[in-house]
Amino acid sequence: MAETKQLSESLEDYLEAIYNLSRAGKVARSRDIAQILDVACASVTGALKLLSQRGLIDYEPYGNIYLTEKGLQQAQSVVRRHNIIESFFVNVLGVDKKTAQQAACKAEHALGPIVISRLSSFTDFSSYYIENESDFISDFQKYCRLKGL
Amino acid sequence: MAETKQLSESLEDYLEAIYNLSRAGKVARSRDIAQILDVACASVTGALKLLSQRGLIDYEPYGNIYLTEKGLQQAQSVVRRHNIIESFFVNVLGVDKKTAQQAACKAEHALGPIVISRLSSFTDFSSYYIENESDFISDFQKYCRLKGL
DNA sequence: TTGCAAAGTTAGGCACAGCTAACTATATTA
DNA sequence: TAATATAGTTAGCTGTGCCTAACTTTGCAA
Repeated sequence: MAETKQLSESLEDYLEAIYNLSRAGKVARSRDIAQILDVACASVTGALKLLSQRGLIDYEPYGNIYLTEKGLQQAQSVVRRHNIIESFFVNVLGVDKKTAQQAACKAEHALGPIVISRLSSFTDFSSYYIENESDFISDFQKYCRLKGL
Repeated sequence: MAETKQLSESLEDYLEAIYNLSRAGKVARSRDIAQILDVACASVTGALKLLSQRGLIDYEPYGNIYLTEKGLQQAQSVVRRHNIIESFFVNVLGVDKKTAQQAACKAEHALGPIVISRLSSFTDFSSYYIENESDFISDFQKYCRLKGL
């Protein structure tokens, strides 16, 4: 039941979707997950079985879907990575929210702990630096405009 | 022959490996590609057939492997993305070369043109800014040390 | 020049992740 | 409460990308 193997990108996406639905107050349902991930319902069922086998969700056919403690932790880890990346894209690079969101969905599977931790620090540092030293991000935005980006 | 479909991550990796071997002066050989990508030779053969079908390499069984003009362009596009990402990780975030290299290999498939272009600009801007205004990257490195990163 | 080791290929298999079509369970509402 | 629409599942197929084992080709050395 409690297989502790690295999750595939795909299964991380399912876990993330379930987490986000739960957070939104809703009970996660196959239909909603399918819609979020843009896949067929049948594909969701397959993924739910795998997540259940790994002990990350509680799931019976036709029943409600709940994250287990272990599933919650893994989901939070994915979401944390996602947020760090998205925040960097938006707040430092000045990328629009939607593009940043999409890019973060992909990149969250690609970046390991060292890079994630640095990225997080860099975004934090930026706000700190701007308040206390110099507004290099405004300067960067000006630089982008100058280059027509 | 000249199928113009998006390359999979895997095929982009093979193309990149062939490009890097060619640049290193060597003729790309299956064995070397297998070693770089950490896969079996049989897997390389399969990939070479696909790249050949798409008109990206010139390839006959047991023969030498050469990038076509089209293949060269696609390879350069991948390598360019890779370099932008790696350079940002090393020069801005201060991540060690090896970790940066590995992370860039993954991220190069995940980041689209908008983010890549901003990232490139940000790294350029950083060097410019440091020379002319303020050394915020040194300050960032200090900040990391302070936080024990 | 032949004969063996290394390189490369082929065949066949597996896991993953998606799909459609057909079926079953659940929920709504007339 | 019975009929029906919606949600969810199952079965079976596809494509990708890897593997091993067995084979072929190539190139080098005796």
